[in-house]
Amino acid sequence: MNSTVIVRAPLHVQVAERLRILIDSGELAPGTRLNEIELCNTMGVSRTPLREAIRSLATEGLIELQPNRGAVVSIVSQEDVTEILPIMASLEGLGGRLAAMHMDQSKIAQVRKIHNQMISHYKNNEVAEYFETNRLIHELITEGSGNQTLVDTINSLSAKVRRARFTAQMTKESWAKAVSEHEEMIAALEAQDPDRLEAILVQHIETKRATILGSIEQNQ
Amino acid sequence: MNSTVIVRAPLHVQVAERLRILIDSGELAPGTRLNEIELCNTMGVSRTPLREAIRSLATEGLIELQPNRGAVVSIVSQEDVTEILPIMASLEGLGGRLAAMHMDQSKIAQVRKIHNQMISHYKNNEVAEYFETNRLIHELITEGSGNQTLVDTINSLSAKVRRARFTAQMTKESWAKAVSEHEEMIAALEAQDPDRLEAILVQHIETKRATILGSIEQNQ
DNA sequence: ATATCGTATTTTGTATGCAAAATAAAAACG
DNA sequence: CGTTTTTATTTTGCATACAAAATACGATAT
Repeated sequence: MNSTVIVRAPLHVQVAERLRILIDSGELAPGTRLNEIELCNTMGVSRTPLREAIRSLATEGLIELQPNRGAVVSIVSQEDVTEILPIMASLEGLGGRLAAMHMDQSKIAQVRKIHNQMISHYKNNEVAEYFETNRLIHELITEGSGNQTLVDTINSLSAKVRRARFTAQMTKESWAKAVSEHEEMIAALEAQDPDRLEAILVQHIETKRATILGSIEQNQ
Repeated sequence: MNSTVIVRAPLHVQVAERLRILIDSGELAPGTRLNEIELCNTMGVSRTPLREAIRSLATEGLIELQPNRGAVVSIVSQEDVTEILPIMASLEGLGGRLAAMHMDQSKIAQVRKIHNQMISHYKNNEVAEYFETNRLIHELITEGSGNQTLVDTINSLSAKVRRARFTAQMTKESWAKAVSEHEEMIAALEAQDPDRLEAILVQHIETKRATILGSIEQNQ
């Protein structure tokens, strides 16, 4: 009794995860046709679990299905980003509001710690590390809301624009602005001020949207 | 050339739709185990497209997968409703804000017309018709945002609590309150006042949450 | 040479079959 | 008689096979 049950995830879930990584990393670029047999060979699984995984990613929006013509990695257009980021602003704002109400001091201190790391990455011009700590801070705050559905919803939307965010080339100015907004965020969180944290997060993601759109425009 | 291409939806999509309807209508009640062969027989399809459909509904959250033990219609708990409705409040608020900015007068007039129908259903105590016109108004406003991703996101969340909302027994007072809030909504929309419409919608869904939670509590 | 038609090949869609896990039923034991 | 163990049955997971659609290719005609 009370034995730790080891349930290895079903194949279609594992395949979905691998596909997600391939899409995130850009190895499967937007617009790429997914050839089932080809993918089956590289992954060493049969078509059944692969197709189930493809259906999942399609309902998530990462992939688009073309009847009788297979699946294609979704192309994230400028319009998509324009649609998604205001939604994320609202949701991260709500997350921040709830986090400011519910997070305890020790968790807030943890966020502050990572924030300080982020600042030093900024000062040392370490872009990848900056992005990672940045992402982690947003994640911790959202999770601090205590609302798992909110976390899932944000992650699902975030997944669609992740590549675009990653490739977005920050200017010196937009980077500085983002950092100063983060400073305000942490202050509002430490003050446990829901209204202020919500407002800053909404504003912060607006800034992000502008940065990304500017960057996408250049690349096309 | 230019011939109208008739693409009948893939089987797994059709099956997913039928399952969705069965779940919505309550014929497949929360907690019901989905027996694959049984469902295959009633629907007249093989297991492959059925399983693909089940995977889709699972990523939507309408169904839960238990590895090696099949799929179960998700049970919407009180906690789930408590999590989902604040998210919907934020999103419908955003939808209202955008709608107040983008909807033209003719569309606003259309909403007013349906609002008037809803009011008369309220006065005549026609509950089903009231619910339907109510739902339609929210849908029109959200669609008026012009943000399809927002519409999809709200629908996806809405699907999870739909049954709970339907069964929620309104008291005389909560019903009256909902109606008066709707009156304010329409006024804010006609005044094209984004801030006000957003605030009212957020408040309105808070009211709804209270109603539903009160109702769920009684039934358990 | 280009366009159109017909055929071959590839690729997706659906059904079926086999293996492994889980559940139900029956038998053995205390 | 109740509890555990063993066996049988059902049900899910994955792989394969067949059918239908789409694409690629080549031949023929203009």
